[in-house]
Amino acid sequence: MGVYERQIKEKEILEAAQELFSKKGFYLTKMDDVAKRANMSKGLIYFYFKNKEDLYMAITQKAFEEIISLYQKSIQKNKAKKGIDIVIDFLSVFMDFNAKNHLYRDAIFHFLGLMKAHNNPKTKEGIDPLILESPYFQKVLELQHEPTKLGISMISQGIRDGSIHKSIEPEMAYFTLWALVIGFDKLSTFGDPQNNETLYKIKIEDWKNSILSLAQAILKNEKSMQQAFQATLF
Amino acid sequence: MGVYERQIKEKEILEAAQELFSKKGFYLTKMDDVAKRANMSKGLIYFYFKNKEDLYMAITQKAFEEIISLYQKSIQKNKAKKGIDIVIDFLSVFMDFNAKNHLYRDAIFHFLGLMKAHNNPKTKEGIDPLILESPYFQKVLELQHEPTKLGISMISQGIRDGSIHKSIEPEMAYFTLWALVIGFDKLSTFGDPQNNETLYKIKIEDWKNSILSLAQAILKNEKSMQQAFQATLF
Amino acid sequence: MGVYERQIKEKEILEAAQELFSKKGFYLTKMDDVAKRANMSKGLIYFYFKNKEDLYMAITQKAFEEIISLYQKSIQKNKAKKGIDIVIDFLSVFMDFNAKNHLYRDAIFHFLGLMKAHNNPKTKEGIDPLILESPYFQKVLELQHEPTKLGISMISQGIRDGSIHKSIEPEMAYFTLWALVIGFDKLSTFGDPQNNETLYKIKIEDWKNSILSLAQAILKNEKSMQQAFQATLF
Amino acid sequence: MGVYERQIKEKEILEAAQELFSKKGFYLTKMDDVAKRANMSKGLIYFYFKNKEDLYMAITQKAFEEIISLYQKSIQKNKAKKGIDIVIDFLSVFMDFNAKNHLYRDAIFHFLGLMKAHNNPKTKEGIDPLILESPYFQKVLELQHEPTKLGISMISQGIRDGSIHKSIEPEMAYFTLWALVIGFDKLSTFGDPQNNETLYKIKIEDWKNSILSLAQAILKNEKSMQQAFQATLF
DNA sequence: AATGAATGAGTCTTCATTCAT
DNA sequence: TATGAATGAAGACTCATTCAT
Repeated sequence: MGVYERQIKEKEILEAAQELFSKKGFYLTKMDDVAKRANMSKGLIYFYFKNKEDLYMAITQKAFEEIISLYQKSIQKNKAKKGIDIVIDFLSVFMDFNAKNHLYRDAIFHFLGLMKAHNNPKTKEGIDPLILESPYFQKVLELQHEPTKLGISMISQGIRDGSIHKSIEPEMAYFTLWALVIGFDKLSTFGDPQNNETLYKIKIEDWKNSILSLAQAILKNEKSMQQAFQATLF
Repeated sequence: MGVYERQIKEKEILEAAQELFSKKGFYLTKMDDVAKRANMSKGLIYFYFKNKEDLYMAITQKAFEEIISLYQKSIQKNKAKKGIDIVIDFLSVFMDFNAKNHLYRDAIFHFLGLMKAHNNPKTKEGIDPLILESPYFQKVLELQHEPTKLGISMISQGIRDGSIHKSIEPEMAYFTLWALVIGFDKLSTFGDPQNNETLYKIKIEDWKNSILSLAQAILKNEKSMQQAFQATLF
Repeated sequence: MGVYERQIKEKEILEAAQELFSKKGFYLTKMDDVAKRANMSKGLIYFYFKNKEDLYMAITQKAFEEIISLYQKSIQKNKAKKGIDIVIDFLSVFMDFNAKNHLYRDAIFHFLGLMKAHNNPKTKEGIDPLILESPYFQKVLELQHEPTKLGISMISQGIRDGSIHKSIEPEMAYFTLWALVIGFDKLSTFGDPQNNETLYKIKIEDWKNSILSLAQAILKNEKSMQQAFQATLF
Repeated sequence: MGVYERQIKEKEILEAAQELFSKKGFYLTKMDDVAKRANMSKGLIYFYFKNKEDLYMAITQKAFEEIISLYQKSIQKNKAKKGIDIVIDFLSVFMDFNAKNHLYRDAIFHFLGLMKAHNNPKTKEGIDPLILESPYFQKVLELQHEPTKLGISMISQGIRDGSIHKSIEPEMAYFTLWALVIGFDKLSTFGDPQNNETLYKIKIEDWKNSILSLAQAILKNEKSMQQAFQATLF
């Protein structure tokens, strides 16, 4: 069995695990269920992945790779466009990414939380050693900053090409826009699928467009926005 | 033992549970630990709370009561002020609430997720019956919309008193601002406490003020913002 | 439940475990079986003992305590007698101890093997951490040298009171006699219980007495024996 | 593939298994490890050996063959010498055999224990069928008494040639001397390799020589020893 | 009310063994 | 012969919950 076949098997397992983690969460998902869903024996899961945590970290890696890949594709696709358009596309891509695969979103946030604990000597001990020992964890360590870097660099590019106002501070703007989009994702989750994906009276789709327009206004930093950002430039 | 003593005991248990759920999460917190932290026997915990889920739902209720109470205090405190000021104070209060007690924040979001599953016949079955049977769950059902209602009504009040632009759609604005603030909370969590609570180069405190300024600009709906919101008014 | 009841329970568990370990060995004994034999639930075993290794170390402690106690009783009983008589009684006691409870004998040897690995930096890593973490392990660490000390000191006493030849080197003699007795135990195990406990044509009981006579001759160090020991005095 | 190649493969497997069983014991050695150490696939191990127990019984056979071969070589080498010298050489050879390969020693004792269980209808059922089914088990059945026979016959020869005292009972003397040497082996194991292979204050090498001198005195049955053995002659 | 010993279903994980290739 | 992926029974251990006192 070559590398290719191995990757196929791993993919089958990961897909089964993703479905279940996604539906029931890490703790309520049983390795037995993963095996059943993947149509293989429990032992085989352990042949390909060291343990449940390893499996989750493998998914985390895929999550990071996916969003990075989506950003890179966006850059490719929008080569001819201005920085602001790429940033707005990033936001749109990120919204769709979140909406489409909540598990990936959760895995990314879980990892960021892990990093916080990891960087604090007091809490570092508390991290499950199985996570730290996972080879996938190591790989994610290398990937973790890539999405942020790409986002910030696209804002910088927009400033250089004039499409984003020069008074904008790239990092601050990045985090503000991503906060907006993350909050949107969090709240839109509660939209009612039985009722045309509506939250209270708001259609999620409309709301998404509104958010993107707002982001554009912020980046262009028209009068009103200057005020908002002047307070925090440093 | 009277009602008063009962409340004291329940409070002791809830405080112990909150500390532990907050630090380690629901699944990694053991009833044994809760009992130990509360300085009482495990049996007594079960005398006051039906089960672990019931305990969590009691905390969820406290979370909703707390944020509602904070909003009401804000209204009292700002009686003389304009609607926009109350809304901005709400946002600030909510940010502090999130930052101070992540467990409450998580409990509220957990409940909203529960509601979504509850409203969908396909997923309703999947909800842990222990949750549905909790008397606290019933109480939270009644409280759940209160914070949203208060937020939206304050925006409406602001529109009536002219402090918020009349073109603003209260619900849309509410969700957008709350999304912004929720995303801020989510991301600010990853700030480095070892380094003056800084995220990349941004001081969390500065960022918070920036977010509030931005919120104000949005509510005043100056030129640039109109564009953003026109697209979504309906 | 007081300390006393706790000890009763622990004793019940230890007795069940001893029976099984004794019959099937450590690896073939299942915690389920121990629970069943002790007429209690598996969980309760773990309430009293941290894990299987801990249980085994508790037995090891009892083994050391038992042989030490037997030696002490021998000393009490033979207060009026000469050193050589106590030493011979020690040997007899030790033979009976081995014969009666092979598990205790094995536990003691297992522990000595553990100590060897423990004292060698190269092999220390290889020791099961569950063993090292057992509180019983710690206690045995303190007891381990006691039987040897008692044996050697009784030989010294015999030399002082003239019942053991003054040319005898206590440590060398101790180890030689114990070797003899340990080997006897090892081989006598293979005696045929179907055939009057006979090994080939030898009755175990007779052989035991022969061994004790030999030990006496050695300690008295008559002419022939001097030769044997002169080579090794140092 | 001819018989020769087959033997080579089997030898490779046995050597790998011996190393591992020796270091970690039967239960802690995994078939995976054996395969890896032998540089072949797990499947191939099972092609040459029926199962793990079969592998162990093959080693047991080698152990018996080895000690028998050593005794035979000793006989050859000492053809011109007296019976007592051969017996002493046997003891020396056995001590070195034990010291050099603990696994072989353990395998032999394990087999003797097996025989005891095998000869007792009550315990016969308890023996792992995989052991009884091993073809190597059958072969060892035939070899098992050979070392004892050789030892006893050499003592008899010594008595006939006058080098061993005529009052000596060969079987009793054999078991007593072997007991001494087995006990020596067991205890010397605990010598400290970090400290010049010393047990308490005794150098193992010196002790070994002392043991051999003692054996000689016993076999010559000088005055003091007569007493020891008279009691048990029967 | 209060205790904490007792329960046992449930979970992760291991590993000897098999089998398709 | 040779491989190593695949199996699944088995086992150590956990922990929410109960209940006798």
